[in-house]
Parts: sequence; structure tokens; C-alpha cells
Amino acid sequence: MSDERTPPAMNPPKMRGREATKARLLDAAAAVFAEVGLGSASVEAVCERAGFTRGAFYSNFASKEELFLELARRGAHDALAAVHARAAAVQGPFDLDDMDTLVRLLGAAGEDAFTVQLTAEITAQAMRDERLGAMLAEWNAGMTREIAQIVEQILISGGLRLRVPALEATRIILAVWSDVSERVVVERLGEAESTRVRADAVAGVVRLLVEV
Amino acid sequence: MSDERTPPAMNPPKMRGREATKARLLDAAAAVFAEVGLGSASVEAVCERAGFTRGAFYSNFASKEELFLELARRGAHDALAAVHARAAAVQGPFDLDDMDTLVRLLGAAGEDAFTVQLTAEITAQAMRDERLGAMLAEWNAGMTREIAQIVEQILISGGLRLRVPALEATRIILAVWSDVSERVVVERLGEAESTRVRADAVAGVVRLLVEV
DNA sequence: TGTACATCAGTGAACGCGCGTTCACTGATGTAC
DNA sequence: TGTACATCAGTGAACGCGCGTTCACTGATGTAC
Repeated sequence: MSDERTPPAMNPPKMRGREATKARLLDAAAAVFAEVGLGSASVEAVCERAGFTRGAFYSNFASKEELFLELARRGAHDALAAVHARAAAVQGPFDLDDMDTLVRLLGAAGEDAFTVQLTAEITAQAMRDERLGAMLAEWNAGMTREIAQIVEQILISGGLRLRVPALEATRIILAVWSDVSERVVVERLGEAESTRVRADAVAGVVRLLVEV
Repeated sequence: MSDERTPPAMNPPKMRGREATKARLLDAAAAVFAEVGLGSASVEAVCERAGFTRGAFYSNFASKEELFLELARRGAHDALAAVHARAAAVQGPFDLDDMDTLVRLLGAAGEDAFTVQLTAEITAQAMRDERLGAMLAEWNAGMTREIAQIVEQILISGGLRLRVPALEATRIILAVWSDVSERVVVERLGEAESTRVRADAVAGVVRLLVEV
């Protein structure tokens, strides 16, 4: 008992393989959840898509809900990291007639139908599950703060001033962004048209937000 | 065959009872779907809540999905009617420091957590189901047009002018509205605080939209 | 280098529960005469 | 008003399928000597 020996080793190569299995299961789960929703997604379907048996699933996750939570966690983390990376690449003065910089920044978290559907699924679940709700609320706040800083920076670099505090402006931009994201998926617009509709929506709201 | 007799009567009192059964099943389904989501909602749970057996369910609806579609249809219709009714009651000049009229108009479609959750569920499903997607898109367009008219009217009555076309302004207001609606549910704010946060959000975006 | 042993990630069969859906029926209500 | 019949909304038992979860196991990989 008091004899402390070398700890059980925990060999890293195995661990790496295990992490890879988890990642593959999470990827597969994201796809299935986006396609059919959390409630209709079966563990079997997730495993089949990932190329594992159900035993592997329960060797890595306590339950379907636990996996969903971890998926949301990973998604939030990745989205924040993507925005961070995109922000670091931002440069050059901002031009009101070219919203590209801002649109690409907002799209960093994923703007394809797949991601939008998964986000909708996570949001719906967050309204029911207290733990997930707290997580999403915190993530939203962080994301808004993060983007607010960048918005402020790129607007200043373009010699423009906001009519309201950057945080409030960003909340409005993000609201319009997620609204238009949902709309292009629901209305099944093609990729070209989606891009156009998105850019127009962002341009419209930004023009309102900057001083003339 | 060519002998056309009096048609099978189709007695209306029975029909009224049948309509009542459908309505009770739809009400129960709305509650269950909002609580656990479409995929996790069982026909049994819906029937139990409505006080019927599963046989009654299948006597009135072809399947769970068909009921969901009808529920969305009814919800859309009711929400439009509610906004219509609220609009008719709108009167008196609009004051920028009192957003009550507008907030109550936006809330006409239902602003409780229950309705917000159900709406999220319908939206998520509309991204997957083509039929439901078309319906939601059409409903959204109609709702936006409807509210745009009223927004224009109450702003003009207050001697204010919009900086952008009423339709675009309304889209932005609605985007902010649904964003804040989701947020207060996800963050589990109390009723008083929800009301305040909602009113602040609407006031903020309207101030941006009107000319100074 | 070679052998014996330990570990443990992933397998796959098994369990039993709850689901969506069906259907023969019942009994309340309406119609005909 | 009374009787015989028709209708059909809702009942409830039954079906069998697919689900989430468990668990004894296997075999690849790492460690000790």
C-alpha cells in the first residue's frame, strides 16, 4: 500500500491509437447527428460509419449523451481556434465595399450545411441539458468577445468608427450571420448563391454599424 | 357504379370530436417534442400525455413524421394569426424610449421557453426534410413581410424614418430577436431578466435602424 | 536476440426492453322506417 | 316514440425489429529478464 512503485507506465503509443479511435468516433458521430439528429442517431450507425463495433464505442464513451457532450466541446474548441487562426492572418486596411475579410472570419467556424446542422442540433440540445447549456453560453460569450476585438481592429484599420460598442455590434453581426446561415440551408440555396446572400447580409448590417 | 346516391353523410358532430382529438394529440406532441426532441419523442409518450391510446394516434395520423409536419403547419399558422391580431391592436405614436409595442409584437408568436424550443426543433428538422424546409422558408418570408409592414407603420406614426428598406430592417430585427430568444433559454435566465434582455436587444438594433 | 508474461483496445454475441405500427374489436352515436 | 341497423373513432393486445448496453474474449503490442 505504502510501497509506491513505478506507476503503471501508461504507454503513449497505445494512447495515441486510442485517441485516434475517439477522434474517428467523434467525426462519425458529428456526421450522423447532423444528418438525423441526436435522438434518431443510433450508436450502431455511428460505429458503422467509423469502422468500429459497438464495443469500441463503450470502451471510449460512457454513453451516447457523453459522446455528444464531448463532441460539442471539441466543436467549440475547434471553432474558436479556427477564428483565432483566421484573425492572425487578417491584415491590410478594411474596405466597406469588400466584406471579404469579415465574411471569411465569420465563416471560419464552418459555414457548410453540415456544420450549420450540427450547430442547430447542439443548440436545441443545450436548451434541454443544463450542462451543455452552460457550456454553450460560455462558448458564445468567448466567441463574441474574440470576434469583437477583431472587428474593432479591422474597422479601425479602415479608418471607420462603430456607432455602438464593439461587443454589441458583434452580437448583432453574429445574430445576422447565424440567421442567414440557417436560411441558406433551409432554403437549399446553392453554394454560389449562399455565398452571395451571406455577403450581402453581412455588408448590410455592417453599413448600419459604422458611422457615415 | 353510375348510380350516384346521397354521399356517405359525413356527420359533422363526429367530425368535431375527431378534430378535438387531433388538436389534443398535436398539443401533447408539441410539449413532448419541445422537451426531448423529435427523434427521442415516442408515440406512446405523446398519446399518454393526450390521454389516448396509440390506436387513436394512428387513426388520426399516418406516422410520427406526418404529425410533426402538421404540427409545424399549425404552429406557423397560429403564429401568423397572433401577429396579425397584435398588429390590429397597435395604435398610438411610437416612442424610441418605449419599445413595448414592438417587443410585444415580436413576442406574439410565443416567447416562452417551450415555444422557443419547439421552434428550434422545427428549424433543425427543416434543414433535413425538404418538404418542411420549403414550408418554413415560405412561412419565414410571409412573417417577415407581415412584420415589415407593421414596423414601417409604427415608425412612421412616431415620425421616424428607416435607414434601410423596411424588409431588410425587419430581417435584422428578427435575426436579433431569435438570437436573443435562444440565448435567454440556453442561459436559463428568469422571466424578468429575459424580458429586460429582450427589450434591450430590440431597442439597441432599432436605434441603429432609424435615422437620428 | 529470444522467451514468458502482462496489458488492454477493440471484438462480437447476447440480453431484454421499448419502440412504431397493425388490426380485430367495441360501444357510442346517428339514420331509416 | 321505438326498434333495427350502420358507421366509425378510439381500444388494447400483439408483432417483431432495432436499440443501448454488457461482458467474456482475443490478439496485437509492450515489458522483464
